Amino acid sequence: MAVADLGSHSGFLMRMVSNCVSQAFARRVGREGVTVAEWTLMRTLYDADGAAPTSLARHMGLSKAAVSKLADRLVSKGLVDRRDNPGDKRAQSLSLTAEGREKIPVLAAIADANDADFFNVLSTQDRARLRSLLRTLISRHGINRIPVD
Amino acid sequence: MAVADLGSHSGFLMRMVSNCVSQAFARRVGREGVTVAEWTLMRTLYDADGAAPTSLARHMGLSKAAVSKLADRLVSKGLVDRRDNPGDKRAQSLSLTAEGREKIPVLAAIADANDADFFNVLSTQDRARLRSLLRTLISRHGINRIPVD
DNA sequence: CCTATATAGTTTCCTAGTCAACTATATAGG
DNA sequence: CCTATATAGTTGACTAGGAAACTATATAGG
Repeated sequence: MAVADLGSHSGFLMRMVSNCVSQAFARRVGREGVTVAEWTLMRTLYDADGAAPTSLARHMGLSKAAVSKLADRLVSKGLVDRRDNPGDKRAQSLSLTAEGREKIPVLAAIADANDADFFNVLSTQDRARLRSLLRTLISRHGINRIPVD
Repeated sequence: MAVADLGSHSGFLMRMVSNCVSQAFARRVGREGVTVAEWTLMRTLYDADGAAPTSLARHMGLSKAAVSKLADRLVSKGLVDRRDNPGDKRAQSLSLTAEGREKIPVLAAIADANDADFFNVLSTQDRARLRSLLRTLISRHGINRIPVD
């Protein structure tokens, strides 16, 4: 039975590249006292202020347990505000604090720079192709359903 | 200041896709009692029998601590054999046991199927393009230096 | 109404990584 | 030689996430 090379699997290559980009990003953003998951949650809240943890979990591809702990950390850092939902006593509403909101452009600039550093070894056309292929995979597999809230 | 959308960063898209493929693969391979990292180490040993943990760590992009623990697990599962290197009392040599070696084709078939399931929503040409782009990124960034041993 | 069941979040336990400190061995230079 | 330093691997403290059990609240059906 032929055993295919590890490198012949796109999934494997993807994981190598993804880990590498994310590690580089983690280092940079870590200097701002934030992790990659924290940035992702913050950036999501920036566009979806007041979203519920469950919706964020779906959107980010995390378990609700993970979001619960993530929110704890962000609240204790003073970047996110957690309020009870008056209409439903089970539910919460997360939003950025003023401090959190101020950090967004700074972190976004770091994200831009990190992406540029890593992907600018490709031509403009190839970068566009790559993004397009990734978006196709994402939509075909129903990853990242929109947080409807 | 304009704040770019999360989805405009290739690194972010990459992470979403990569997590999704890896999670699917983890589920499948988990039924065989093996994790993704364990499979990767086993598959690497399949081509590099007797490699040293440090070299595997470099190759797999893990810390030597991680490989040490990973090897512990594989040894206790009876899939990997850990021997002292007679020439250098600090060094070890890892290799697949007969049982580990037998599992390789089974796991490889699972890896093939997983990759196919996920990436076959792309045309043959697009899949080739994607692999090629990923390989370019990998080589340009010097990820995954060969385990020379 | 009141009970069934569903839903929102939290908590606990587990796995799997990192980093830094440590042990043991090898090697290079005075 | 013998000490300096480098290298191989392990260990411990810590972080982050998942799954399942749990608490509290909401809602649907009899």
